[in-house]
Amino acid sequence: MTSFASPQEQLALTVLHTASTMLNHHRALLKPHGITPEQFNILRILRGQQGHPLALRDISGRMIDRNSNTSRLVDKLLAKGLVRRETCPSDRRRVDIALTPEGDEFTTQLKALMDENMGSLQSVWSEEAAIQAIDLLDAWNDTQP
Amino acid sequence: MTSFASPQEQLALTVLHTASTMLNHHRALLKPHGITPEQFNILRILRGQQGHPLALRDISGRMIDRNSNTSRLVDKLLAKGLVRRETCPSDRRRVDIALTPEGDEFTTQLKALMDENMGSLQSVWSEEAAIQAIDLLDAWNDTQP
DNA sequence: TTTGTTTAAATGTATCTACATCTATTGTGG
DNA sequence: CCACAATAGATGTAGATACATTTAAACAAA
Repeated sequence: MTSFASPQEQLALTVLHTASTMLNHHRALLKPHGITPEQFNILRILRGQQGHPLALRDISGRMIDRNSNTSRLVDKLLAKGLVRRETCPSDRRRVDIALTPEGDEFTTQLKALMDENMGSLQSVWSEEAAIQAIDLLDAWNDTQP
Repeated sequence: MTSFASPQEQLALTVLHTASTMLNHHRALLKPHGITPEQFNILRILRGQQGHPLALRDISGRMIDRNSNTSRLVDKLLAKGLVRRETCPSDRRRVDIALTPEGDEFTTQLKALMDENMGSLQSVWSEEAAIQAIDLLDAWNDTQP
């Protein structure tokens, strides 16, 4: 039934399939809270900044899917009062984004929810195996422009 | 506090990021040929059937992203003359899909193009490492409903 | 300065996806 | 047989994405 693909090719397909399943899972988890994985990704990046604002272009650069339209995603978060947006004083082309206190609280709660549901990861992947797999995938990522 | 994620969590993020990069890469490769990765995925599944038709629901079940709207993707392929679609005689709710000769030829050519550009995989992943990683990812996939 | 180039972000647009609903056919219990 | 649930697929719709274009600011050179 399956064609005679090389293990390397199979791995590529497996990565795509796994990512799709994960993303659907995340989407379902976050949906009751009125947020998408793409939006949560931004919140998580901002939370890593410990309150320091981050220019929109830097957010884009750190996102999982770099094609995401960051401007419009931030619009959504702004409308929910989770982030604030202000022009960067030193370079008025830039726009600094930061979590509001509500956004920080919200992100912390969702992070806990996600962690809880990611807990299953520890039971299927050992720490050593995870590190190996990361190295393997990054080896390919590094070949990409 | 957020920067110290477990290797397992990092692996999840890496998988998502790698898949996104791969998909963008595929999209760019296929674009000059007027086809999307999702559409090519269907062609590849059908080619694996060696000319035997496959019901639409079975195509859906084998797709990378199971949320894809298979009906409408098939519409696109039909409009390009790459597949034919006919009601299944034994169960008229079902619709059988199969490659046309043009579709088969087209898929073979694109497959070669993809393989050529996937060739780099062999240089970054050893066969053994790829097999290990597949097992690892599938271990998680198997935990999903 | 002035002109042209590059960069950051926003926006217009067609297309695509997710989700719910609808139609047609088949299967099942009375 | 009939009523009713289950299944396969198509479709309506809101919202999201990809890609090109536009606006505005900063930079660089004549």
